[in-house]
Amino acid sequence: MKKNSSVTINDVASEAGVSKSTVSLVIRNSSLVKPATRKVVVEAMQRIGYVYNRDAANFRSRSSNIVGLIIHDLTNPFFAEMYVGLEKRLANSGYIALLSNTSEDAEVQLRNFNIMKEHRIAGFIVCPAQGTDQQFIEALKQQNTPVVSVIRRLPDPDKSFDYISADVRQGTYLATRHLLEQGYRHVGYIGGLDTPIRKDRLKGYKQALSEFDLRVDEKYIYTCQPTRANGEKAIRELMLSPNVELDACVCYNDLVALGTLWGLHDLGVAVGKEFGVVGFDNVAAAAHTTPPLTSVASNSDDIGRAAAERLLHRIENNTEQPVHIVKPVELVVRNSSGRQPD
Amino acid sequence: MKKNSSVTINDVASEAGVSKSTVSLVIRNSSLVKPATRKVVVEAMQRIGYVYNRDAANFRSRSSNIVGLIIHDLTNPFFAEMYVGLEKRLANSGYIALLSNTSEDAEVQLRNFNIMKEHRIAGFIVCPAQGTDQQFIEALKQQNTPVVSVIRRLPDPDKSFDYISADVRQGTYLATRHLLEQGYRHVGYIGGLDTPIRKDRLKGYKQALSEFDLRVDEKYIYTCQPTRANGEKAIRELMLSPNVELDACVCYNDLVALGTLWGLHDLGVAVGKEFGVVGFDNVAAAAHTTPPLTSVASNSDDIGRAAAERLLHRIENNTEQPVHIVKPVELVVRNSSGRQPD
DNA sequence: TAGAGTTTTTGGAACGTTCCAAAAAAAAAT
DNA sequence: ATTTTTTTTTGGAACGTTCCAAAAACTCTA
Repeated sequence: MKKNSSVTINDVASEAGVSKSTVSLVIRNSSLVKPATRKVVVEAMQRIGYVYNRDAANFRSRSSNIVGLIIHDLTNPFFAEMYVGLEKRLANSGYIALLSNTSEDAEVQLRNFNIMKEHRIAGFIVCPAQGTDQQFIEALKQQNTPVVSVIRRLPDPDKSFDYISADVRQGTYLATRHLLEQGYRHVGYIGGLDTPIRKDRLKGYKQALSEFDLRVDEKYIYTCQPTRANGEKAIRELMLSPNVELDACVCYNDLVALGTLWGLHDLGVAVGKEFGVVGFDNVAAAAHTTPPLTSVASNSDDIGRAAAERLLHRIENNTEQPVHIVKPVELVVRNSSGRQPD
Repeated sequence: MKKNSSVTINDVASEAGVSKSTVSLVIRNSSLVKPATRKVVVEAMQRIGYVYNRDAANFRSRSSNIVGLIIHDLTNPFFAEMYVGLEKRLANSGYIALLSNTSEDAEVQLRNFNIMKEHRIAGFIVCPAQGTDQQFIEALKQQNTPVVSVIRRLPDPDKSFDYISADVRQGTYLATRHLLEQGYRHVGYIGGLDTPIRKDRLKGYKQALSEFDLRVDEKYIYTCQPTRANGEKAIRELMLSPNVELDACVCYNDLVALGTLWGLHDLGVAVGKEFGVVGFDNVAAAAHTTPPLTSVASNSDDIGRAAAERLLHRIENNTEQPVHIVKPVELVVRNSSGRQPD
């Protein structure tokens, strides 16, 4: 009986001895149908193995329960976790996710978006690739389904999309202040390209320094793509630079932090004693580095859920002004930011 | 002009002064239409901002370019990377992925599968959750679209699905032999529940031992859910057990290995000198542990691609017998398996 | 230039559902 | 028992595309 499910609503109707309209109502849980009738129909459906053709339904009703997810790097555990939170929330409301990993490639992003569009999607959640251009923004605006951006803001001058982010400024502030409180006095900032989010983070960094009456020294701010390899390279360059005497650093994210841990280990620097390191994201690996990494936790799972919630809300009601939701962060202190008493 | 794209093929037709059938042919790149006509139509499409309604098309032609992906844990970097390879390959052939992360929950798995089914999917790629039961297998068999399983085999007595896996037996063999060649003589095996894959791995482990004329001692084989925390717990128990004198271990996967590294560090054991550790999967983090982790690489990206390829092939031609494709693995040697000369 | 052959275009039915207005059935009121 | 009201069920049109058989437009040959 594994025939290509051409069992339709009509077959159910004749099996149950009602009209197709009634069957349709039953499927959609309408309160119009009499309980007895519903029972008959449901049984008929089971008897003949009916599978709802949601595409036909969506087609006719011009609606959709598919949400398009565009994420720039799913192999980053933070985003994978975020995805999981997102999907769970969507599933709870009967939505399902078409996913595209863009690998930071703006072209792939545009291409996949166009393919997704053809499926009449209910809404998009986007964590845009680097180099996302106006063409993409325009494309998003053109279509009238809601769009929510997460973590990274879409480079839209009009800020016309909802945006869910972590309070990275506060996080960076907490991280920096913590190192200063530990007694470190030459705290650098490592990683990230010159983006709006990073600017925001640096504000937190600078605020903490100024609260301790310390000057910001641009030599101590290192700009690079936030990868493990670059973290290692950065710390090496900084430590070997003659006119820099770093004794701690705040990292753009945990990947960078892992790189610096590694670099420092290699340089024979005792992290958590003579040098403090703080990461950002609190990925699972942070708890298991040597020494364990102090990190700013921006609950990925939670952010995913929030983004999903926002999108679902927009799908219902797309009249509000765009909002920017900032989820709180917290500092998770482990050994990498410790300090040996002088 | 951001009207809810009710621009249809008919609008294009009248704009271009041809029939809707011609437009349809143009969309589908039919060689039937004269180049000149095609040009006119394409221009008309652009002029009025036509978006192909693929759902309507799929609906009418009873086909689909959506592939259902069911994966048990996307937060495991191995699977995230596999997903990326998979998606890339699918996209190349014009397919797009509906993804479901089951978080090892067989109920979620079944539920999401049923939702996916309603979208008349072209085929499924499944990495089944633990505890996948016959009900799910039956459900997969019921529907007549192809199914490919990856990494974990579907618990189907008839083995009626394609299966793409890494050569874990060989990998475990290589890992064990390597440790033995380094001079370690009390090599344990840590992690994994009693599953078919693990049995396979243990075969490789045992083979290597026997090649060195060593007995298999069940005390040295530790069974547990393969997580970091359990890896740590395992090594601790083993090392503190009075009648066990372990000097090396092969781990079920890198997560477990990271746990053991951590545990050993805590116990003051010098990994890579007096104790050898080998992981499995060669996740990105393996290169950056202390010491760097020797690991068996089963190119995740490649496996994803292979699974996608297999599914695409099946979608074209679903008559062949199910196959089991085993992708080769290789040992990536780093410091964790080193040994101090006696 | 008529006829045959070939290429290109076309109109209408069909896919499986929802929507709608209206019919039928049941319940309540007289 | 009839009428009115309320609840439940229904048939046909519609959604935007593809499919198909047939028409139209060309090309070639004699």
